[in-house]
Amino acid sequence: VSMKEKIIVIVGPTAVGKTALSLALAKKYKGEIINGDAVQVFRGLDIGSAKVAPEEQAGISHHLIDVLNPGESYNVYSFKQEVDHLIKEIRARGNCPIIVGGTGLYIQSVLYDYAFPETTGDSALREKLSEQAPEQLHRQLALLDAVSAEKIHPNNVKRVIRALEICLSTGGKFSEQTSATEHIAKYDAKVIGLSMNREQLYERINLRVHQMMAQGLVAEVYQLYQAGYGQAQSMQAIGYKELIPTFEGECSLETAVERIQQHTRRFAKRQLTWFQNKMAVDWYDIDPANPTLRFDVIADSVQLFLGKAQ
RNA sequence: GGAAGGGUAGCGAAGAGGCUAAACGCGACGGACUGUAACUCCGUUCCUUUGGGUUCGGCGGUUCGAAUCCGCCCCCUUCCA
Repeated sequence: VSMKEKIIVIVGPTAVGKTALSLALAKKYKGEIINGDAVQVFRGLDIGSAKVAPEEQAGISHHLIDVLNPGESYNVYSFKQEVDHLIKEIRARGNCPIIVGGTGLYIQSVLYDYAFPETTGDSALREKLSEQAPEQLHRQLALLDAVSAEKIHPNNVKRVIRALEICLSTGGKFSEQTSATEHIAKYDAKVIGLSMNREQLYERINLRVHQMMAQGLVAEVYQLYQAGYGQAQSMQAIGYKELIPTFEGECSLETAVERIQQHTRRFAKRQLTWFQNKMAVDWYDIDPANPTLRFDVIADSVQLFLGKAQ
């Protein structure tokens, strides 16, 4: 008897076929799709982020795709805010929000209603901190917030700095500002996870990278590079950062392609780790030889899920 | 046929008598994750019933003790013929 809003979420490693499922479900259940992927928010990063092409969207509303220029930056906080807002709007329209994506933290922040510490990034402070040695930073954190220091490895400088930044600029403890809402679900979410035999998933990833190359990935990245976005946050994405050295004559195209494949495989594993260990997911195994085979089964369970509410 | 160098764990590569089941790198596997997260970071990686068992091209030898020294053999690379 929850008053929580119902949403559908599709997660899974890259290249399992989340997009195809999202379109099928959206068609069937008056869905609107919310992108849950940190890279697809950027304009111009199309091929490498495996974005749905406009002609594939089939008249279904897609949100949070192409909302930023490649030079802008993005973060979980904005994502969570925007998604909460979108869910409200979509429900008001009588449609069903479908979040689909592979960025674990982003989706987690929505599902579990993360409360973020007050501080936005203070780049001056960060810069000052990053001059210090990792152990020194960690010692400092231990003094200000022992719990966080315990949790964050000294070598994980990025996280240590963020924790320090929060302690220093709010006067509070990072660990105390985040624990409150961690396990409380904000929505009544049906979280569908797509999985696939690892070996076959990796084969698919390797193949897809080649397909991206055939579709003109190099030209896409080169254009962004030429436009001066080489150092941008968006260009840190897999498929982009590996190609830049080839423009500077530091790496062969062949090597770059292999790196993209390898980084994508590792990324897929990290995604799996997150979804398996941090979220309550209903898993559906996908047969690569017949990817849509289980869509009916999934659709039925979605029907059941949505039906309960009405 | 002659000369020189070399064969070490999935791969690359150290080690030149005991402190070595063997540094380090890569790969692979597992894990963590609250404002860059497609980021960043950690752990494991010969077998094992965790007692131990088998290793450093092969066989034999020297030695209390060998991946390390000696002999023969096999294979690879480069140079001369």
